[in-house]
Amino acid sequence: MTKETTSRSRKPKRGQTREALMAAALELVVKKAPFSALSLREVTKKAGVVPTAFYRHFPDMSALGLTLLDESFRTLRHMMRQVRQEELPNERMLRGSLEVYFNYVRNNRAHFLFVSKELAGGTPTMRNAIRREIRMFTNELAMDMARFPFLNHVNAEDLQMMAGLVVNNVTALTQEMLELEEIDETGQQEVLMTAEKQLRLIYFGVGMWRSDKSSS
Amino acid sequence: MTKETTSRSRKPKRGQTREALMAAALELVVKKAPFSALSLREVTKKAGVVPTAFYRHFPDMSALGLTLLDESFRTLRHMMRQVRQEELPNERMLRGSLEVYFNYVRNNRAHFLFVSKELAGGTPTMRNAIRREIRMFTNELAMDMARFPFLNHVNAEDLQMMAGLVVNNVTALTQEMLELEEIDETGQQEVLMTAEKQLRLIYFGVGMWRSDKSSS
DNA sequence: ATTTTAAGTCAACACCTGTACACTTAAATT
DNA sequence: AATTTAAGTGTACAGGTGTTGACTTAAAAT
Repeated sequence: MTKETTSRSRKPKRGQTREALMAAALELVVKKAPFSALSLREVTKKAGVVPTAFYRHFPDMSALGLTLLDESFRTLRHMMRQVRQEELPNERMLRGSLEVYFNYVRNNRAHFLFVSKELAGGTPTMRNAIRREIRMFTNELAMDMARFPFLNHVNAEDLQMMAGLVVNNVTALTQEMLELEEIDETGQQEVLMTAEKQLRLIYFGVGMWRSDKSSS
Repeated sequence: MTKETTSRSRKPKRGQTREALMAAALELVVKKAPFSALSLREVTKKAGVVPTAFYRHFPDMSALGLTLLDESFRTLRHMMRQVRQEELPNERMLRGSLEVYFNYVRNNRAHFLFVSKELAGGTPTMRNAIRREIRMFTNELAMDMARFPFLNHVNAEDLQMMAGLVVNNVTALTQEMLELEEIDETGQQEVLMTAEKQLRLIYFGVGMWRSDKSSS
């Protein structure tokens, strides 16, 4: 209280164990198995620490998992906000956004692999948390689209449907990309080109769309 | 050799163990964890048989997994062939096909859950096997589309791209459907309606598409 | 009727798992 | 300088794991 340091972190003899545990888990996810199949002991072993040390930082493995999930999406959210700041959509911007996104995927391969494998295979808690994050992206994309003049005649429900279409596909293509070897640059280029075409096709379909039956 | 029975199956004192093991594994996938997280012992326990009996039918768990995978896709392939026999596509047929498909998903929930959870989280062998099956569906869909007169001007590569777009989305919606409770019929109806709209939007985009840069 | 064989059981093994408990130690607080 | 406390270690235990080998049994083949 009297000191100026407002009860900051107190360093032990070596204080990077928490980060080491997170890094070890991610490394095992990349080269061994989905997070939900990792054992507490192998994570601590990879982190170079004794099993019981784990409990100094997380109550159990699922807590570690939720922390990794948060870490995975926080930077992604930040990046997507920047991408979406850009001007109105056209085919040039579409390509650019995809390049930025897939580049981000490549630079954060471990985190995306972690999320991808837990999305369907994790605990119910984990699955719901991930699906909530993805739904947030969908909502934000739908809100962005609502600002485009040429989509004025599309009602909110249909905007959500369109955003879902985009997110579903980008998600699938991300997983396809993650299956490729890191060095397979031509394969990654192909996925990128496919993605661009698919989103352009969606873009065409959106242009044709008329929201008939519901409130506009 | 001399007998007319050409070395048929020989019944033990009780011979449904193989099927019991497969059923037990599927049941555990539905209500406990992805197949890759199941232990040999809990599967045999659920099947009402001693652990070592497992080896009379499968060399290891991964062999059981591949058998379940085959079982999952064989009937699905058969059904899809029938659906695709139908006449030219229009919006009426689109709705019908989706209803047939999602009804099939609902009636084979365990198999789809099994596949869905292994698609990203299984062993490399399992993942590749599943992705190969899905790629086959995409190819067949692309071939079907090639027969439609109004797609004459679309080249093979773009047909593949379009089929991939459809399959990606149906896959994602299937997983969304599997996350719903079995009794949540209104939720399932919503997914079906969203699916219909999304595929109709793709249908519009396909109509606008021109394959410019490649060989037509 | 006898033999062969597929399909089941039982006991045992070496290993890995999560976690409780007591102990140490170094940094931060006082 | 003394004390408190967060973060590390070591030991131990009960329980689950895959797989072995030897034994039993009933059905099929001879």
